[in-house]
Amino acid sequence: MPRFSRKTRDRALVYIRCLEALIRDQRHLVSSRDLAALTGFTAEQIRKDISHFGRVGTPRLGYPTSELKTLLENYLLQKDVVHIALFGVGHLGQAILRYPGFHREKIRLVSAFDKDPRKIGRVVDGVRIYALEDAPRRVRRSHAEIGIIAVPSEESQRVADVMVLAGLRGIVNFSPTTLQVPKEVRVRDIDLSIEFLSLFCEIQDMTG
Amino acid sequence: MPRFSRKTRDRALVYIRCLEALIRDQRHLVSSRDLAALTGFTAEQIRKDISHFGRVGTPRLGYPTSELKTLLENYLLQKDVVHIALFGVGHLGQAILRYPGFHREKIRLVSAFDKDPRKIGRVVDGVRIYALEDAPRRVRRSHAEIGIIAVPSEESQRVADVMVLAGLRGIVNFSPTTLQVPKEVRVRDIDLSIEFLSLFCEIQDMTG
DNA sequence: TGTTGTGAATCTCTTCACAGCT
DNA sequence: AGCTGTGAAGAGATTCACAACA
Repeated sequence: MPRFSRKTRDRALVYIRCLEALIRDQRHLVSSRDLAALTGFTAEQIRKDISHFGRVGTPRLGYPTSELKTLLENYLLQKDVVHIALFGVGHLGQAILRYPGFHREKIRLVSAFDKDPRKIGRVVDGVRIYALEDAPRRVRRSHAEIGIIAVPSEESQRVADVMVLAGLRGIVNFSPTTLQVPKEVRVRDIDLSIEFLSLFCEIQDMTG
Repeated sequence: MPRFSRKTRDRALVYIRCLEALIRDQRHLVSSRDLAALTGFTAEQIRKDISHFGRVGTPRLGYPTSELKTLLENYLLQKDVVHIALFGVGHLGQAILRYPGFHREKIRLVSAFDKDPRKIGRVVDGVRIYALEDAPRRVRRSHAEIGIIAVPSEESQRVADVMVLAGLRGIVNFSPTTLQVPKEVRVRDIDLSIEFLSLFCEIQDMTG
């Protein structure tokens, strides 16, 4: 079973998202051009991506939606479900708790942590909030693999240390800081300010 | 003045973020190796990036922090301030309204829109919430360049249409859908589900 | 000595072009 | 006629290696 680059994987997850909508609409076949229109990627890119996973298309007709979805999922989401722990139940954290994303059956937010005693013990959207100190125990018990950092940036490194200690192997970091973690822990940074500024630069460049 | 790739730009924004912290700490010089330790990028990468903007380092010493920051900002954030309009003031929208990101003086959230009559007229963190129908007028008046989509996915395309009509040139899309917009409008997708799943894949790949 | 700046080499990803199939 | 699958070409980004310099 080959490995796929991050870009290929991310695009494949978008294909899965599209395929779910197509299947809901009873569409049994889809061509690479259709998917291009739906996703914004090029048809060649899409064919190349899919060919990495296997030959499932039929010339003249396109790809069978269900089969293609199963194929992609089998490679990418082979195991069961991804278990996620949330750190920081402020405004952003609460928004994440209630986030109605796609593929809910594959993503389960299993526990949340905060240092504010008033929040501890509360249940938001079916998820109980624990004290930060309980994280190592709770994370192990709930088999969480990924943690989300939604705490103020002054505390993000300290929280990241706890996450590493708790055995989490991936971190989605919403704080505007670079975290220092052992290299076997993967970090995905989502810095809204950088998104805004980067997009703004792009727009300026197009004009000037 | 050359154009920079998105990757170079995004890294440069991280350098700026680091430089701000270093300047706060009274550090006047920083080497590419220091920045590598702080950002997680390689030192060579950093030197190459910086060299695209100009020669500002001195061999044996490193880069003067203030000068380097000014240099990068002059290229990337030349103009004044980026004005942002928020669409959808649910949980995620409210979290964004209160988001204390870096570089606040360069990013100004100027107005928010929602369709819920109970929210219209309210002020959250100094930003007034208007009816969606008022968006074209308000966006023009406030000179917003970028819009954020934080509405449920069923409504995201309709809201995107309004944003294009209002003259916004960039969209940060938090809904799990691919938007159909004219090609002169830049879209940045942030799909949390895809982030989680993609990160999970990466972790699985490392093990297996 | 230690660090920048950079051309060359390498690697990775995307696009092209078209054979092959239905 | 129309679409997939793919080798080859092309573009883009990163890493290497080292000259230049304080």
